[in-house]
Amino acid sequence: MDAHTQARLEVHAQIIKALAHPTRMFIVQELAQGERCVCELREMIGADMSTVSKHLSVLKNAGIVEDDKRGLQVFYRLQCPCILGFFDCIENVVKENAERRMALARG
Amino acid sequence: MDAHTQARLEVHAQIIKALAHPTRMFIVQELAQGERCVCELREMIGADMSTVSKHLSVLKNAGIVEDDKRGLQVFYRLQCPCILGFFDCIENVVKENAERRMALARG
DNA sequence: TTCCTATTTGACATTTTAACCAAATATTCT
DNA sequence: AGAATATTTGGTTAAAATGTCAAATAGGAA
Repeated sequence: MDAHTQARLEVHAQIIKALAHPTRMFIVQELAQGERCVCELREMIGADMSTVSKHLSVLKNAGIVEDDKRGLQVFYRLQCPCILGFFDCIENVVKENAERRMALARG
Repeated sequence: MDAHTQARLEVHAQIIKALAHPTRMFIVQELAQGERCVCELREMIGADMSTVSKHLSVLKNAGIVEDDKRGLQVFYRLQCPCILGFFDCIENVVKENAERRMALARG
């Protein structure tokens, strides 16, 4: 694998990695409904404000969300809604995994 | 966030996480062309056989690939080709990130 | 200016991942 | 059975991700 391919893969993996956390997936799905400020997300997630803030910064660095400060609050929204397309596929993988396990259990 | 949502998100994150590594993304893209045995992948990736094998087992546990032993070799192939749809979106995120950085640099 | 609120950042402890080597397993060939 | 090959598994170690607390920053109100 040449250096160029390697570099490209690392950039791409960085973006997928940004999504690869339950809390961050929740945030993305929530932002699909519209923008939310950090405190709203904190409330729904039920974690430390600093924890939520860091998750948001991971998503922002990856270019998945963008932020917008208005007054005291910072509002976040999806920058690349195409990400939402991932969830259908994942749902499908989960379903197939379940079916496979059922089939195995049956023998 | 209720326990059910939490559990569902963890399962989903596990699948995305399985994809979130340069080597594993390479494997998925390579398998898009057709099945490959471990030694072929090892050759292309240029890492230890055991390293490649472990990456494959991560993908397999997630339900992204399936394997098929024939003789001495084990062949892997995509189990959920819908995963390939991710790459276009990621490519798009990368492109937009680049444009944004350009715009910032220009001022 | 001083206080209050929303958010980010830094430091630290803990957990999870990743890579390599060596050893174990499984299959074919002689 | 014994040798050779392909793959997986276990042990170990280094690196990265996560969460929490405390402190810093920034905007708005008194």
